[in-house]
Amino acid sequence: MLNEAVILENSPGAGGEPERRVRDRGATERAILAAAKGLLAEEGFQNFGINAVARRAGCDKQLIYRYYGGLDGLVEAIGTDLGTWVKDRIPEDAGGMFLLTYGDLMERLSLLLLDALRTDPLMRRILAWEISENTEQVRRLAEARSKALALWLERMRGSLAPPKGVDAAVVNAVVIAAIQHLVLAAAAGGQCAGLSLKTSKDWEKAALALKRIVRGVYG
Amino acid sequence: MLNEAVILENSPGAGGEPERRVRDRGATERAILAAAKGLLAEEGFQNFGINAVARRAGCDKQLIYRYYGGLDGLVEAIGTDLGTWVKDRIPEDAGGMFLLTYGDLMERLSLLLLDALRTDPLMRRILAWEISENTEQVRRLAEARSKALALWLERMRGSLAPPKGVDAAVVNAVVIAAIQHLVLAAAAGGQCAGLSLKTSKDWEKAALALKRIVRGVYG
DNA sequence: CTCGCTACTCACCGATTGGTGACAGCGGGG
DNA sequence: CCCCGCTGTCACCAATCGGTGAGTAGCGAG
Repeated sequence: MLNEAVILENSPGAGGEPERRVRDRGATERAILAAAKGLLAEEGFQNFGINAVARRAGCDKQLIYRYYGGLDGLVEAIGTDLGTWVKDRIPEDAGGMFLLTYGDLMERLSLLLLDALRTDPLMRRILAWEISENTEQVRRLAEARSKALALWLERMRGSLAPPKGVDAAVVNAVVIAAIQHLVLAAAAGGQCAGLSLKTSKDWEKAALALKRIVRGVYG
Repeated sequence: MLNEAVILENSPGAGGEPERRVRDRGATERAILAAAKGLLAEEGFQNFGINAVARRAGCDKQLIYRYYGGLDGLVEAIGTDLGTWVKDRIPEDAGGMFLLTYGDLMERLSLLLLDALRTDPLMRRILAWEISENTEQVRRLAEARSKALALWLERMRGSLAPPKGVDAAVVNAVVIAAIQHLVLAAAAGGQCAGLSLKTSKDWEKAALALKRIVRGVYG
């Protein structure tokens, strides 16, 4: 019926550049994953969808369904891909640090985490996503992110034991919360609670305050 | 022509609830604003749009354009409406508190802010929105939120001066960041950095850690 | 009662979304 | 060699989005 018309419409006529995509499934899969990660990191989760990813990857969205089973599977793939985060971020001499006290350690870790998040837009976006939505999709991604971060912290910590007096887990969670929110607020609006967070001088002040806080609890 | 059919459909007949909307512009405006606030507080900013608000308000979206000039104006109205937040939240004896030190004050304010945010879904959603998007719309709303919060803090603070040694503004911003992130993470996923934040016992532990942190910096 | 203003509703628009089925074309295995 | 399977492309679907123009219904003034 309509096939003839369709065929005519698709006929290669004198038009533009066909630029036939090479038939390489692996490359296409990587392109899709990279497009998804890039899109999420640059644009955030707001306009993150099948169509946008396919557009950025330069392929048909059908392939996303075929290779990843839809957006959910793709997000999951981003999550598992986050497993490599630790390797990229761990300084090689992680085990060789000589930090005497738990306070030394936490001060150092806090500043490292601050910097790590500040320079990782993807992590930031996932963090923001976590906070704004509560679907299964996001929950799994959040778990992967959380695991990567926990692993990173563990590796960095080495074998230093926390002090007995205070509940270090809870205190650390509060400190991490502060760091994460500072970074998120800065990336979004350049300030937090009236404190400007744009120039490196701003960040130095924030880091100093953070140090003071950590020192305050852990002496 | 069709009028008869329409009239029949709307006629009070045996059918559903016609519930003819009374012709009261003021009431409609209030209904729209209430619908917008409720929708934002309950569903978040993700599905916050003209259609959704109109649906919840039970009126045509055209009225939102007419009375508020579109979503932007409506959001702005929500922002100005936030001006009353302080009055609703200030304990009457705000000026009569006898807090001896700045540390006493900040400890107390931190816990109050924690509770205030924990019991205010609208503020939380706005906060999350702030962090996830950076449009003019959100920026103005964020400003209103920020102003309301700052005013609240100022009123609560009274006339106690901060200590000289530390940069109180920066430290306080970090503490506030921690509080905000704890509340947001809890509302979204029930935990933050591995710390469960569901039961009131969890919150007691978090509050204790927060107190320790504040005490640590302000002595 | 009639007229006119205003509150209100409806129908429609183009764009975009997630999702699916059908088809084209290359390449390797029988 | 031919055929089948895999990769990639396209057209199409229903639903929803923000936005607009036209028209209806009720109330008060004359």
